[in-house]
Amino acid sequence: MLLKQLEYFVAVVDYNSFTQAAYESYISQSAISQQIKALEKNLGTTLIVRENRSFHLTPAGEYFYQEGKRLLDQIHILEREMQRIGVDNRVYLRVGYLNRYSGTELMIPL
Amino acid sequence: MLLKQLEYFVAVVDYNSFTQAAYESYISQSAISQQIKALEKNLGTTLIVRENRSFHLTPAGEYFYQEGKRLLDQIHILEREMQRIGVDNRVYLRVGYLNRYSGTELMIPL
DNA sequence: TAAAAATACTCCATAGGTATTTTAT
DNA sequence: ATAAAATACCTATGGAGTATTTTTA
Repeated sequence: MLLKQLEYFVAVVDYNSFTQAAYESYISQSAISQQIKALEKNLGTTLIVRENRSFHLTPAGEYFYQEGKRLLDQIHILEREMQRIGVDNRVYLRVGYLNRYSGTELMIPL
Repeated sequence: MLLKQLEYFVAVVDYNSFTQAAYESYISQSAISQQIKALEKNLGTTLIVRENRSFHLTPAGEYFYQEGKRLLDQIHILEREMQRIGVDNRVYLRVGYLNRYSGTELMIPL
């Protein structure tokens, strides 16, 4: 499965239209159609039931949409985080301590 | 970012070797080298510090490895789940009920 | 001198484009 | 007549291979 195919699929569902999804994804309607078909073939499942002039999702499609969107979000967050690290060149470390902590390791030397 | 690049990167770290990772990924050492480089370029960060004849990860590389591996696992699980749905043609629904439930909706009619 | 990664180059698979067809408003 | 998706066909980008170079143990 290609990440782009997942993005296209989510776009198709979000815009409820192949044509609109293509426009928003900066590719042609033909390309979207081809990649959704390729995705279904790779997954071994039909995701979208094409009807008359619109369509609806299969149960597998609904499931894939929800999980896929969640994963995509996480991936995009990771990518942005990496970009930031690339500029900052540092990884933030969250530091916490216990309220009742009574050690001396965290004391500021006088 | 390509999913394959993430897979290659994880393999390189897991095997601590470009050559071994290539072997395990059924591609050439050259391809692994190229794709890791492309990945670093796309992310805008160096992931691996090449030394003498081995290498180690940058902080960004460590972070990307951990998060990336987690995401890869989730993606593979989703892919397998979709395969299964493709064969079964059904999505399982987990049903639970409260111990103290006292309604009648779940009763079996006599 | 052996072993690992990088590089040069080449090739081809496939993502994506244009044009057209199909189908239902 | 229009609008949306599918299809046919073609192009070209880039993923991957072979061969070679570089570098250090």
